[in-house]
Amino acid sequence: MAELDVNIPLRGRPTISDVARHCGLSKATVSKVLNLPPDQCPIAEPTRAKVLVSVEALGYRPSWQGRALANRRTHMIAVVNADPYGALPRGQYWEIVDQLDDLLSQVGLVPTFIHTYAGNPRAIEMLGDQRFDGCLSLDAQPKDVQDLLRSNNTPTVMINADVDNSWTNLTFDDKAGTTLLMQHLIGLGHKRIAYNAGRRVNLHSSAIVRASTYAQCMRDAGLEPDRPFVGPVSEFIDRAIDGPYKPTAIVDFEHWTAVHTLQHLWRRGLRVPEDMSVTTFNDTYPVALTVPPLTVAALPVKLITERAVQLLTELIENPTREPRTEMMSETLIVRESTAPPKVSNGAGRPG
Amino acid sequence: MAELDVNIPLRGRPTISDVARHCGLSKATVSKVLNLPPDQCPIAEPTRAKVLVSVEALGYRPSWQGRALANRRTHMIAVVNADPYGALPRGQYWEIVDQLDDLLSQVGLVPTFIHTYAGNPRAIEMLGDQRFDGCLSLDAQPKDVQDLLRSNNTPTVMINADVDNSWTNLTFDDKAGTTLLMQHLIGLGHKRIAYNAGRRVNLHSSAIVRASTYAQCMRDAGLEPDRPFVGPVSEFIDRAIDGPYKPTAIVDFEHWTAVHTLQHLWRRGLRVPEDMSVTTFNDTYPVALTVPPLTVAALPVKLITERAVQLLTELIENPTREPRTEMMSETLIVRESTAPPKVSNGAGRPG
DNA sequence: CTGAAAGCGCTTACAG
DNA sequence: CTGAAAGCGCTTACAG
Repeated sequence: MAELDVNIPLRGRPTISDVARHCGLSKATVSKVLNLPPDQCPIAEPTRAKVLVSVEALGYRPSWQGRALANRRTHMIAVVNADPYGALPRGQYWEIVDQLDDLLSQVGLVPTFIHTYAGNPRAIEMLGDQRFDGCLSLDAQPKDVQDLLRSNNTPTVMINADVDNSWTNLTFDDKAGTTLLMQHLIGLGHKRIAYNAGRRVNLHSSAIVRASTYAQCMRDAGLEPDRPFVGPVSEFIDRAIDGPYKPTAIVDFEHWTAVHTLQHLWRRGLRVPEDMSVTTFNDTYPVALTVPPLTVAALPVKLITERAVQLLTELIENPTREPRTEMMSETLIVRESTAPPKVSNGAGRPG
Repeated sequence: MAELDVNIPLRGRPTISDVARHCGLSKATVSKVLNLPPDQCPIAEPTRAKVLVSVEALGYRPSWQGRALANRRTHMIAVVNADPYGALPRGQYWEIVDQLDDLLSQVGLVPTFIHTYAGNPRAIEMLGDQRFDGCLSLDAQPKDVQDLLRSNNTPTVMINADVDNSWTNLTFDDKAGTTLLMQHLIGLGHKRIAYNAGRRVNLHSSAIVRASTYAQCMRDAGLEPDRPFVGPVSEFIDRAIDGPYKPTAIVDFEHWTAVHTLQHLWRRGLRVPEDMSVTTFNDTYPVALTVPPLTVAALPVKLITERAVQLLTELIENPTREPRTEMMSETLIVRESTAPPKVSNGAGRPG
């Protein structure tokens, strides 16, 4: 007999009908006992007890599929990430994901993590098939994903997703964050500060704002910014040490890059912070545990995730709610990777 | 009119009935066109075309909930983690998760990550409600979780989960891995090697095997093992430097601990590897990027995840398949955190 | 080649 | 206080 034969219950498990039959009551009664809080449950106590006995006896557990169909709620939330590098090397993604998991489960929601980068058509498919009660985007999303969420009326909260304000959106104040870092460095006495934009061209507003704010802060302080750099960290460090600009401090776009920076400076024999100050964004593992620990502009992960879950649940309750954009501020955490430049000329030594 | 009123389709979206009505055909026909591969689809080409036009015109996308109920397949896989610290500080969990996501989606499966540590009753609930076609456990699981999976007949593959062989299980050869590390260190000439068991008592077989293999390797080489240590890394380092044993090399139980070790050695003014060699398990971020990069015993993540997905899909196709336990071997990756001990006495300097 | 009907496992007005 | 019936959106023998 075929495995999926129509009359065999799922993996041999009892259904609500089996329970009803077992206790000689109706499915409706069983359903009420199981779903209504005791104080609002119209079922008489002895009847209630009978149901519970049968449930126990059969080891019955309601099928989520049946429930989801009848209720039109799956209690699942898509947490969407578009980064082609996977989740690892990103800004405080890890912490955000962990927090989200916690907070969502407190309100009875389950996150499923979906990667929407190119080459994953199933992601698009899933976002469109009623599987999720809502969506939390941790990234800028491609246009097709945005269109899909929109045409589906999926309650969605975008987190730093670089979208127009027709979406409910949580953004980060990268301008203020970068300024904090720059003021710290300039206050320490640095005159030549280099900015490392990372491995690849990044058109996300965070990338653009951080780079331009860096240059702006330099000019505002009467200093000359370095030429822009995108590429491998080893090249960046070689240029910093051997090139004409001779920075005494570095601002890295992301923690992953900063960790590489520390390693390459070590390879080239420079000490941090004595020979070079290093800073970056996002206070994530292992940024506080490097040698030396890194000074960073940090995201308020707790606030962000709490707010995101709150906005999302509001949107699920009331899908027609006005979209809004809220901005969260970054904070400066000073650690041991920054210090005043050396009193000598302070430049990296050649080769 | 209430949001969940029975005749309002989900979020206003068209159903298969709407499509059928729109093209003047039956639901059965629409369903066939949508689900059967063209070559096995009995529907006449012009009819087919009509259906497709209507689907397009209405923007119809099948409801997964309806499908799941009718098919008894959700195509979702629970990826279960029991670690109370969350996913971050664990052995190559991150890489495993990323790989799993990739591989599962290639076979049309979607992972949902579930934390089963105490205080998360919803996890248990979800594992029991037919939501998942199968389960992948990344950890030792509490007995109630095991019982639930068993009583539910959930096809499950355990990964290093410390279970009896009534389960399909992938284990790691920690004994061989630890031996690799110890032989490397002893071959370098180290006579006093300390083992750091981590922050807390850990009864997982991996922890036990690594600790006992460490001691065994020492004795086999005619060397005296250090006393066992469990606790904060700073204490471990203080003891290593100030205590009587005076190790010249350290084996850390996990990368998180090793990263702390590097930082505390730096704080105490010791150089790695000149004053102290450091090694650990799991080749995960940032272990190759620390200063200096760490020598590790690594897990074959790619093999593990491929095998796990393979075994799981087999189990889903054929739930009565014999359980089996397979062991994967660890490999040694030598980096710059290990070197011969100093020719002098080699002990850490006091205070 | 196409469709009517029953079924998947649940919930929810509604009637009694 | 309890239950019969219809419905959620789909699929699948089966009949024609």
